[in-house]
Amino acid sequence: MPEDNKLIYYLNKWSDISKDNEATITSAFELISIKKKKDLLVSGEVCNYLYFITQGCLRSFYIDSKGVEHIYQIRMDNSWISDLESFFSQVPSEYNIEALEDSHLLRISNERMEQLLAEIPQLERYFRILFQKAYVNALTRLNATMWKTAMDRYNDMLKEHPEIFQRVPLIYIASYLGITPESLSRIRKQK
Amino acid sequence: MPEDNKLIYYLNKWSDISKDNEATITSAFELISIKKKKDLLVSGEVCNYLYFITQGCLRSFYIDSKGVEHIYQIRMDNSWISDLESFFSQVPSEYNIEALEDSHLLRISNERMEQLLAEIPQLERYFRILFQKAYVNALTRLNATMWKTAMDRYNDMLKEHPEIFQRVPLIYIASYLGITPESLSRIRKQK
DNA sequence: TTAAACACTTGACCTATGGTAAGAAATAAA
DNA sequence: TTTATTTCTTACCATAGGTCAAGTGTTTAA
Repeated sequence: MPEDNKLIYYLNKWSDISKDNEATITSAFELISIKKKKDLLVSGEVCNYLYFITQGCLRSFYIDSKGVEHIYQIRMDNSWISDLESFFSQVPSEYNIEALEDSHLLRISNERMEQLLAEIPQLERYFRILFQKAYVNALTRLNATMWKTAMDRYNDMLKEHPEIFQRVPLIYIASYLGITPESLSRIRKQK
Repeated sequence: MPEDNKLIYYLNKWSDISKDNEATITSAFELISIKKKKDLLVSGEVCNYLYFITQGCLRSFYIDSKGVEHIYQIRMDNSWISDLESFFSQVPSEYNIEALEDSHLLRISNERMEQLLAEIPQLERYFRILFQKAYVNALTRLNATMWKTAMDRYNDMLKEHPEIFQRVPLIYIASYLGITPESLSRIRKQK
């Protein structure tokens, strides 16, 4: 399936895009490639694009005052990545986004995105549902972080996202789970 | 300001509701009152309504297998409360929502909500932005829970939401912060 | 093909926070 | 006003997970 079609396929899962609008949407996105370890976004810059990953794997993280990286997201094929705050408000980002594999992305600029959302209510609907689900997921993850043990979170992740363990180094998974690599190593040993 | 107008005022902050649509929206919501300590939602039920708090204070929480309550949200005047997953998917909720003060709410049913969203793209836009911001906030809160100390989180909350400390018992604030009431008490003593 | 960088593990020790229990203070109910 | 309930504090001990340091594999790049 060509990259554009994957995007349209996913939009249609939650919304209902007409053929005319499919063409408009498709032409608003630009296909780009990024090599492993290269940055899509660097802290301090405005995040000018919203990205749909057609193939690959990326992480978003921020660097604290001690220079330690903390990972917010690990995203793979057929999902979105950006700094939403920076993208929609056009303010400098505090995050970095980096490719963990050679990746193919479809990107749309803030300006074009705002036009499309105003023009195509069905797209607005898609993103309303997307963010609604993302919010519910974030609250679930928050709760797990607050009240479950690191081992439970590790096991949940292993069950729910086994593919991540095939493609992403454990040091990144540890950070995503909110623990140190040393702790993750001990947890894995215990099993 | 009457309750309906407060709702419209907030919708117009992020979207642009026409006079005709204002009337349609207003008539879709029903004004209800709830007494302190009464439940708006009980775990196991489907969350049939989305609520806009015009006045008052509520909490949403879930009860774990040991019978301990964990608070997700504390919400006051001019904000929304619901279990979004249950409300939009019409599946039984795992949460409870309880009034911490006598409160006034505007509520809308799932059925009416879906109609309105389909009918009024500007409303869809409002909720797209609402959920987008809620998602960004949830990620920020997640990160703080993972990587900041409980004392830092307490101080941040004191600075950002001082009104909550005037209106909500510390035991609930502790749970919201992801710590026990005992820990919160120690933190407050140290200052 | 060798060196450098990265990924992962292990051990010893430390600290923030949890668990339990009990009492004081404040608030609500009778 | 008295009693009951809820909220908050304190003390003591337990523990999950962090920190630091060192060592072993395993990629990556020169």
